[in-house]
Amino acid sequence: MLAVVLRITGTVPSVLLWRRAREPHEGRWALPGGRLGATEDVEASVRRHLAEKVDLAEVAHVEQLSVFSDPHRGPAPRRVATAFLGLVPSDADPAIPDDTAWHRVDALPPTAFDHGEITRVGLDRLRAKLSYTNIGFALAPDVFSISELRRLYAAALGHHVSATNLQRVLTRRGVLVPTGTTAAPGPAGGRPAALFRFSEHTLRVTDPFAALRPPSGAGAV
Amino acid sequence: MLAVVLRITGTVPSVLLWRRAREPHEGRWALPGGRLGATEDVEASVRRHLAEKVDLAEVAHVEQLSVFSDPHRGPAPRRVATAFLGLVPSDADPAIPDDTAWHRVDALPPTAFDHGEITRVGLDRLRAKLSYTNIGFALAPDVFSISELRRLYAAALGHHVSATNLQRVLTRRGVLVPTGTTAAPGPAGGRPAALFRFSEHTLRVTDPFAALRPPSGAGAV
DNA sequence: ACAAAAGTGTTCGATCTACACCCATGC
DNA sequence: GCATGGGTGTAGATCGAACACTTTTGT
Repeated sequence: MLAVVLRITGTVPSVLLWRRAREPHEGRWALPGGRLGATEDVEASVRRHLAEKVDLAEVAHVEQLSVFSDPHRGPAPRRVATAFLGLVPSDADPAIPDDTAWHRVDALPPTAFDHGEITRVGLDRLRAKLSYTNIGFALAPDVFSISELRRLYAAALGHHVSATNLQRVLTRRGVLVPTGTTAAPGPAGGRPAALFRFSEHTLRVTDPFAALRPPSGAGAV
Repeated sequence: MLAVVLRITGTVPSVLLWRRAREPHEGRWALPGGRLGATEDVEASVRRHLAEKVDLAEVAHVEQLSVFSDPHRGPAPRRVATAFLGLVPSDADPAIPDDTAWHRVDALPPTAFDHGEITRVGLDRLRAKLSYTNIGFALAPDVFSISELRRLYAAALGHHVSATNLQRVLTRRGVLVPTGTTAAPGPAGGRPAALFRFSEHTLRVTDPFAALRPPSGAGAV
């Protein structure tokens, strides 16, 4: 049970890591996690372990990534880890223990076991889902301006994102809802930004068919 | 370790199931699988167990689905299953043991544990990937006509698929390669069908960005 | 007035669906 | 010839990227 908890910090995503206090891999940074209990499923387990590092109320989305089971991924005894992706909105700044810190994904410290690779898988999943789901709700504050959302998408994706097109794409899909309110301009002036909200806070696929759509007169089987 | 092995039979996908000979759930149909060995990873394990039911050489693609770990998904002791999707081309008809049979997914018999639900997850994964990857290579014979491929896609997706558009979409993406040969017409006549091949036999995402493409002058991070 | 930030209008290209039409074969 | 199955041409719709231009604020 391991969790890749990501949060956009500045222009880059960061991942939550804690410093191992003992062997193996003493002093290296590791993903939060722990063993599966007898009366819980894997998602309940990862949430239980995560609660030791971060306020669970701040984790806006959790989903399963993949199982890592290479017999040589760590020293004996062999461990099978089910990895999860967790997302924390950029405005939340949960209290975390002393041994725990956020690390930019473009400058990871030496990590324990295969946790660097698992982090990469989590980041790839986030990037993919930004394109065809409403997963942005888990990165953004409850209310936000388009330029702020643009910053979050650009940081997560690692490339430039146009505010113009982002707004249009997400609006057309019914993902964004205007609140009717505006933000105060900064000290340098500028037009006040309209504020938006995500229409849903649970994951939904918004662009299901890249191609091979069913015919207009449909009817699923 | 469980495998949802699918194969297109006629106009519907079928899944490989075997009949349990003892309690619990004696007589019900179950997915092939078994326990994880100490010196193998999960994929090697599922392949090892699968080899008891079907010739592995006939399984054209294997990928991880998800972990099923509800403490009440079966009687005690609690079991955690990592489910896989396996695909067998439609022209292969591997020998299978007496206790094993293909079952149409639209008319599943009573299944053991949560195996019906797991089958549904596997089918959904196949359907999704048909749209944005070249995964069709694992359903089709090595060489095939467009109308044959159309039949396979329509069966897997559960809705009508146009041969015209299928050919154009897959050709544009560089997924299909013409062999230059043609098939003999049937007894009723008709123009001989051109035969095609998949350009690759490993999974590749062919339509990566539904939206939010990186800018033209790109550069990944 | 001017700079800064946000938002809108519009063009262009890519891509996919739909449908009419043309081609090759057997009887 | 004509029915049958296969293949191509093309128009229409949708969608998203790019970019110019307008709107609203602060100094």
